[in-house]
Amino acid sequence: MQALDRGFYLRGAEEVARDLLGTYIVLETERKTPLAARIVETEAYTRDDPASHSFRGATARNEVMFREGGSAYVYLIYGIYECFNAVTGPEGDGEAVLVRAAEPVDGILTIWNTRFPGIPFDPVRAVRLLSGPGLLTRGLGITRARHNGISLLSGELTIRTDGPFRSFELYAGPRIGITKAVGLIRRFSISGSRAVSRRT
DNA sequence: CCAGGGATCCGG
DNA sequence: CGGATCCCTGGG
Repeated sequence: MQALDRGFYLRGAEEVARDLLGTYIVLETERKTPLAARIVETEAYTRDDPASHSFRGATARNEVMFREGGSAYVYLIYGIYECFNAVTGPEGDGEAVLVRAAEPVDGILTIWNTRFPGIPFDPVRAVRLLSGPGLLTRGLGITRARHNGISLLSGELTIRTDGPFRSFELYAGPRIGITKAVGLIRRFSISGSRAVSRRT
């Protein structure tokens, strides 16, 4: 599989959010087995969007959002959970796509055993191991300390595709968990996927 | 339903 | 500085 290139990310967040569906997050660390998960749910955040971290300009936390598209933006939410975003657009735009849910593809057993040590593997429950932004980062081991600001084009954390084909129906609806700009339709998912996050 | 959890940001 | 808020989750 081919890593998505710079050009893929140098577009608006809404377009990138849709096109990330069906692509694969791949983590390759030297110590662990490779992990891969198919993205099934995303949300777009732009500079002119009151719900976006970038809305009030660059700060120490969101500085990565203003970089050239293709970096990982990882932040802490509610004191516990990390959220993984792909930065989009040219430098200075302050746009990103939140990856809300993915379906495990490679290293499923590793993810399961990390999350539920000692509990026998259950393939039905395993589909939903990464079904939420906090679950996704926890399951894949994506952290702010290690991954915030790194490139998604090559290296330990990449997003890859096996072809430009979209073989699913696209769902578009309002985003989850926000209190501002609630009317905007900026959440996208693969219709019918069992791995999308719960609340809608 | 609701509380935990800690960083962040804004106003004073 | 204080305190409100936050792109969430799991357990009642």
